[in-house]
Amino acid sequence: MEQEVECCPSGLSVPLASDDAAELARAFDALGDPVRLRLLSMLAAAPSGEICVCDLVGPLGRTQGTVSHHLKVLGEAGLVHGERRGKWVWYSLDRDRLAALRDAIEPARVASEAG
Amino acid sequence: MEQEVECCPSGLSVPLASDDAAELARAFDALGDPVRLRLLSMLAAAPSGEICVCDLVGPLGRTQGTVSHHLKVLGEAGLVHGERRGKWVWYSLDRDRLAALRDAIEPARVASEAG
DNA sequence: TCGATGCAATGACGTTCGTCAATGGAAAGG
DNA sequence: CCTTTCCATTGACGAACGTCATTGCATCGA
Repeated sequence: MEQEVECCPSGLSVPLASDDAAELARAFDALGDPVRLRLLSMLAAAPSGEICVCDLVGPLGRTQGTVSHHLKVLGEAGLVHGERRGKWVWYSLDRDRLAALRDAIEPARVASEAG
Repeated sequence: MEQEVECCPSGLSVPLASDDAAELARAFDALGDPVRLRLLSMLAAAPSGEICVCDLVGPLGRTQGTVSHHLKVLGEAGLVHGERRGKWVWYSLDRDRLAALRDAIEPARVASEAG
């Protein structure tokens, strides 16, 4: 039944655990959309480090509802943080989280050692 | 009709162009799946730097067809490279491509300057 | 040449995603 | 209090995704 060992010893295991992979995948999936990447680029380029939602809608060419949706996705992935200040909500990058993702795709490791 | 400038000067633009965002998004989207991340982790941990498909199927708990599909996605994203060697196909990481992605999410820039 | 083996490609099915229009809710001003 | 403005949420729809079963194709051994 089992197809025996044919090409390799087959003693291989998966360095990255399923749970860790799922969490990482959620974050990268949040980065896997052009609108969200452009959104992040705007936040990264903001001199003050934060931007009001009303200024994100126009340049992106998307509805306010759509932009809000993407901000929610980014927020749930821990990539951005929104703060209500009076009448408007200001969003800023979570640079630590972004740095963690960057480390996860270190070519030599690819998240095999999260710590 | 237009809602005038209310909270900000609104002179903002999007640092990351649509085309660049689309290409980057395709790559990150390829990373946005647990199976693919675990697949990459196996490739990254391989002593020889490459693994035969037949050794990827078992540990991942997915059908051969499914694994092949994910490898195709990763290949189209430029993250892995497959080479037929006799009877089997061996896959290896594209570490340069991975490094480029890592640089793209530099917290201070977020791909605003690709070069 | 023939059969067996391993990877890739295809079709199908259910789920998730991206988008918009419409609605809801909080905050400032008259 | 009522209106306006702005952001968040919901519902709906089409498109894309992840998975599997099946089929196709190339390779190796007899």
